[in-house]
Amino acid sequence: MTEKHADVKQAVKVYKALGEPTRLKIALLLVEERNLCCSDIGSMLESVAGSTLSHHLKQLTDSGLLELRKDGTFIYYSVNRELAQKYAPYLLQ
Amino acid sequence: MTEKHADVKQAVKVYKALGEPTRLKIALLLVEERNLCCSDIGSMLESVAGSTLSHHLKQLTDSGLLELRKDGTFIYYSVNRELAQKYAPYLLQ
DNA sequence: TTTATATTTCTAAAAATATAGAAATAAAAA
DNA sequence: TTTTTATTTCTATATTTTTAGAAATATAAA
Repeated sequence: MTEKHADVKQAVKVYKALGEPTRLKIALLLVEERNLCCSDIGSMLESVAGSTLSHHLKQLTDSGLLELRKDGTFIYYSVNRELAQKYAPYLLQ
Repeated sequence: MTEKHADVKQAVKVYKALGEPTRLKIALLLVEERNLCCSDIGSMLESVAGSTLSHHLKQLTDSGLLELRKDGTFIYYSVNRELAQKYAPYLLQ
């Protein structure tokens, strides 16, 4: 563990966020299609309650991996590509 | 999610394995110093029971991220660099 | 202003994970 | 052969995470 890894805490957050099937799928969806809103994402997954989806999106956002843009009642999510490139460029392939 | 990501299940396993502080530290240690055995790793972390360490190493190994080589009673671990490169090249930096 | 839509927060339950002591296994050293 | 060392497996507990219904919030549309 070197000074190159001063950001181990963020790395743990990012990997924890990606280490769950629904959240990894969400991240992959958002790499393919930028600016999906919560309900768009919900309709692209099978049977996830809105409140559950909200928690997953929060965890991904808190890790820094997702960014959001509010527009009215809608919240559009997209992947922070710089962060993805740093920790999990696999997402971007 | 495209055919480029046919290996989503393995990705989840790898990211889940890395999404916990002790295991991420172990992975980083093993990138720096190849071929450490279980007890070497234990002495480089603060207060982890042998049985706990064993579980962490198993999870990392089951994900494919670590490889092992047995030598007598010792088991030497090292990072599968090809897999690390694919999913989390951050480890190798 | 009422209604509809999008999302979050609250609450609680179920499931999964992390942790470690004790016992078991297995190989080496005495 | 006995003892020591390295590691795993068993078992149990504590903690965290996942899940979702219900209520709350916030904005837009009627």
